[in-house]
Amino acid sequence: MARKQGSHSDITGPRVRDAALRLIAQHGYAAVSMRQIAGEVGMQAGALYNYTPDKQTLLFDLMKDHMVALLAALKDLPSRTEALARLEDFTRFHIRFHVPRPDQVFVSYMELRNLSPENFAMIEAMRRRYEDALEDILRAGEAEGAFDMKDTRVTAMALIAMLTGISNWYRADGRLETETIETIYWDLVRKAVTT
Amino acid sequence: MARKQGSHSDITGPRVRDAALRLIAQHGYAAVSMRQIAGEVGMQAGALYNYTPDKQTLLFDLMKDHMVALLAALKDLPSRTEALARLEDFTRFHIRFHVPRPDQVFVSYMELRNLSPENFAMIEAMRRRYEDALEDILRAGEAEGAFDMKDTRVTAMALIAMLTGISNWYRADGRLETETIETIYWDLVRKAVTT
DNA sequence: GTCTATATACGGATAGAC
DNA sequence: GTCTATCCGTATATAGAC
Repeated sequence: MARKQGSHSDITGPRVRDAALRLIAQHGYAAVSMRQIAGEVGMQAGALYNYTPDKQTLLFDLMKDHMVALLAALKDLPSRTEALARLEDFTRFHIRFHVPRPDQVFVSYMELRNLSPENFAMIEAMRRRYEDALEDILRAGEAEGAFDMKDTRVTAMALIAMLTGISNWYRADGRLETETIETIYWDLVRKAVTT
Repeated sequence: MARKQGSHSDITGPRVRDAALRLIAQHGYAAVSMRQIAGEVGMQAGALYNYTPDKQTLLFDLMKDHMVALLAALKDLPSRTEALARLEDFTRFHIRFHVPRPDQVFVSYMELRNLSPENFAMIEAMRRRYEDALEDILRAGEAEGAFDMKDTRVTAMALIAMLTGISNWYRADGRLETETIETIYWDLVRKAVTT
């Protein structure tokens, strides 16, 4: 069901979201005005409301899209048998998914405070599903006898924080390739949890 | 040189900063107004300007005080000989310092974007000194042959992100004591970097 | 040192013309 | 679908009375 190529709403909607994502990542949701977003796209502020009912929904949609894409990509991971292999897949997947999306990571982890309570609950539930996926792998490894840690839930949170923290220092023009980063972090993760 | 106990500016200044810290941690710098801060303290907005020249300086002072206290406390750590012992001291220190200060951690890591360029550079330099302290320990451990990791600098960043991430899930009324958290994380850190 | 009042600017969101 | 114009609320910061 391809739409007409020339359709404006097909192209302007994404441009609005791209501009909003970039500006919010840089300055923060509360510090960015609808006028700024409109200016970035090259339109007037009033026209934005053809693409979002309000500013809050625009933020929510950005975060929701990120989490939906993350969970969908996670689902496509090959489900290997051994926990160690599954943990390596998860670790490399997390890095490969997040490193090319610094703005989404920034917004998704920094703007939770600015979501309405209902929207927050929805994002939080999706994040929880992601954390649980890692926790499942860790528990499987414990059951196998391959992993050993003091607290499985806390370890899952610790590993995700460590991996997501890459966005604190990573620069696309820096000295490290994504593949190298994967190797460094997988070494840390593996040693931290194995017996 | 003790000042008079009844002096107002000795007591109101800290109250302003406490209120600002709490509100900014909860809602974000850009979302909090000077009127809100004043209301929390029980004064009018104009009176705040007896305690800070402007809102930006108020934010900067909160972050600067946190970093100064962190570096001062770090300096007081006993300097043991073996790298493994020093790493354990650092790990437990980081947790013990940050866990009771969730608002400072939140503000210091989330509001960097809202600092003026000059203020940002000063905070960043202090943060860098803290990261370097950990990196020094890791290098010492490598020289000893006690530690082994793929990239020392990246590992320092990874460990700090993992430890600071405690603030993402820790609740004072939760199931875990600070001592237990230290044990869990020290186990992960030790295994991740030792040979 | 705190108040009230105010200068000045900008915010989100909407109405109606084209 | 986009524009201009505007409603109405709130922002930071300052001035001057007490």
